[in-house]
Amino acid sequence: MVTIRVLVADDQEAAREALRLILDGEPDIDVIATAADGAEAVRQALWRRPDVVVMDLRMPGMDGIAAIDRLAAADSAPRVLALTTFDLDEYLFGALRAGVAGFLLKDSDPDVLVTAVRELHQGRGLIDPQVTSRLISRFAALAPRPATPELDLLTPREHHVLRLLARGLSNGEIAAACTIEEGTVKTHVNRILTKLGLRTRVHAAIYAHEHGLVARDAP
Amino acid sequence: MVTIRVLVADDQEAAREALRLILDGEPDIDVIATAADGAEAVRQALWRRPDVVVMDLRMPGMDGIAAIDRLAAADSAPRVLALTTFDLDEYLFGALRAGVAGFLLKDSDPDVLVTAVRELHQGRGLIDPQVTSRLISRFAALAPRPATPELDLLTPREHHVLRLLARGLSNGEIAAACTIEEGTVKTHVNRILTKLGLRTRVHAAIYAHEHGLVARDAP
DNA sequence: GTGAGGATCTATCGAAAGGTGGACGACCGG
DNA sequence: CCGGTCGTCCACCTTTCGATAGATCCTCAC
Repeated sequence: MVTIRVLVADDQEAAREALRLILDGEPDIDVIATAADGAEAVRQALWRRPDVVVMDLRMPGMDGIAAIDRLAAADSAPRVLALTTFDLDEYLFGALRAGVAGFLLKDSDPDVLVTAVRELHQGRGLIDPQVTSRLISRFAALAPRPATPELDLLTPREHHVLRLLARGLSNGEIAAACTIEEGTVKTHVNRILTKLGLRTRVHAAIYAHEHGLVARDAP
Repeated sequence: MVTIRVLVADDQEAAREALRLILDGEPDIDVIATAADGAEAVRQALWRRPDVVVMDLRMPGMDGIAAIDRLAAADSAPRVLALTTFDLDEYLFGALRAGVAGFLLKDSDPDVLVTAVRELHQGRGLIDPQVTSRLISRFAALAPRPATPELDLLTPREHHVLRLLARGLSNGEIAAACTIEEGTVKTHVNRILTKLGLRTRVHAAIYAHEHGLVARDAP
């Protein structure tokens, strides 16, 4: 059996000890260190190399989300389980964006916490059921629209032009990229607008982004 | 104790019966109907009004995702738990976009399934830990960037103009909306571009969208 | 008070973007 | 073979955009 090396970060001593007790009570989990703020958590994590970091999001000084950002930047970053008392969108989405692997509210059962640590160690993730619905609806609002019938009307050339346009290239730059004349690009753009029922290139750019035609840069 | 009324939709009879056995074995769960394809699932759901629909995503005819779309459009829509054998992004993200409340792979433990049904009935959600990591990283790529320092440089007027611009309005339309002259709008746009370090209004529109300044239409 | 700085507004001019018409070759069914 | 359709290309002309200079008003420190 492999022991899971865990770092616990929480600014309240009582919470820290409670977490340590719960986790150390498991035969396969070993709390190797604790931290009382974000900066210390980052230092400890980089030095002790835990498998999993259990991190309170609300801490003085560097808060949990900033700490997670730092950890994610490191190579061989540990998997982070975010813990919070307060069920705020800001915490949830901030933590997810920063790259946590799990998110639990502090009113969870101790055995849920233990399960979460094991799941994270296995490379899986866990989101508190209480916040999952909100995550899903936010995700649904953000996710690219499925391919629409209109998109199939575009010829390959027009598709290509649309992708370049959506990255902010001018007609001249698109022309250079395709080694054609600018006048030709204008025709393509015009046909794109007509086929998609749009009015300006700005609409086309937004359309392309909302349909996932343009890969977003890494955060 | 309230009994949870469940509809099971799966094209394979064996799977249907297995699910029924598992769920009906619970005292608080009552499988009130089954369906063998998406269309039937929608009919049954609209007629029998289950609390929870357990739906296989891969079915002949109308598939699960299309069925979920239909169900979500209905009022007092049931909570849908998506089930799938195949762990494909297409299924996962498609189902989430369509509005499921839970997503499980079919190799899950029966008691996980039962727990999921109960969670959904309580208004919560459940995502299979095996796919949670992928959901999080996709979400992180999609989520708006946090407010950057540059955004604070914009005056209220410029903010307003930026939001209108990002919705595809021309300078003239923005001018009309603000009851100012078009020439003025051009100045605002210019200062926006300068402050944000962008070159054209297309860049500004993309920037605004990526930073969540523009609310997206409902899917 | 007064002058500095910022926010808002306006006007002008060269540079892009957008609308239109048409040329050329590829492909397909008669 | 040939007329039709489609994709790609180019040039002309009008509208819109983007950069720049300057005007007005407000606030706040001195």
